[in-house]
Parts: sequence; structure tokens; C-alpha cells
Amino acid sequence: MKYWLMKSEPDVFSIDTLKSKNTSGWDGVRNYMARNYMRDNMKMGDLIFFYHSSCEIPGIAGIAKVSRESHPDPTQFDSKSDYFDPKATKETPRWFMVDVEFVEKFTSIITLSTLKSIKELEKMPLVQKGSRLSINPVTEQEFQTIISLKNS
DNA sequence: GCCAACGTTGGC
DNA sequence: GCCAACGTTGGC
Repeated sequence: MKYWLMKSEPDVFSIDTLKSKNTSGWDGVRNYMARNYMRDNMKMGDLIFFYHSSCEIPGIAGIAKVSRESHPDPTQFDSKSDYFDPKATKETPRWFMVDVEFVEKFTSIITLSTLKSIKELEKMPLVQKGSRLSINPVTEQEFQTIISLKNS
């Protein structure tokens, strides 16, 4: 099993939105590296840190898991969607997504500021300057370190 | 709202 | 294939 971190703007899609829906397609990703992680590397049961970005208190809000592996992101075919891609066709889709399922909402957010203060996490792209990728792999050690912060 | 960092586009 | 221009991300 592998571990991941996925960013979402809570104004658009938050951990509470996922909790209320239980599962959701992770649509709207329009970056090739992030797409490749979803298309090629994210497998059933992989655990995901759900990160809130571009908000008052950026940080990890909870955990989700992969509940369906790669399939075409339907928003690329929808001309009314913000994520419409005129170059994508159903025969040769350009954008792929996984579905994720709610696992847990933390009682309090593990803030970016906290994550930045932990020596063991300094290699995470998240805490490095200029890192914008919305999906990143997380190592087992990083996962355990972050989980241990949950109740402290 | 600012702006650094980065990805993408398109002319050549 | 280079690279300048542009658009976007996302913390602050």
C-alpha cells in the first residue's frame, strides 16, 4: 500500500464535502504529473492525506482512501465545465482521475505551520518553497510521523 | 492583494 | 528544441 497527499481548496471541495458524499471522483486535475500519479500509481486502498489549500489555515484536514482506480475525468468532455478540454475525446481521453472515499476527519487541522516545524518532514514537497503540485507521494515514515501528530 | 515559483504555450 | 511570455498556484 502507498500513501499520498492531495490538495483541495476547501471553498470548492473540503473534507466535509467528502464526508457528506462518502465517495467522490477527484476531478479537475489539469497537471500532467498529478494526472500520471492518478492514472498509473494510485491503487485501491491507498491512503490519502486530504490537504486544505488556499484558505485561512492551510493544513491536513483528514484521511481518504482510493476507492476506484484510474478512469477518465468526465469534466473534460463537458463544454459547460470549467475543466472542459476541447482536445480530449472519449476515444482518447487526456485526463484521468481516481475516486476517493472518506475515512476520517481530524478533530483539528494539522497545520502547514506545524508540518514545517517537524524535522522528519523537511523532505516533503509540501513544506518546500514553490511546490505547487496538487498530488504528492508520502513515505510510510512521513505518514506515521504525521499520524502521530494527530492527537498531540 | 502581492508575488515567487512553476507549468504550459507558441513563435521561431 | 529553445525560451520568452503568460497563466496559475498558493502562502503570506
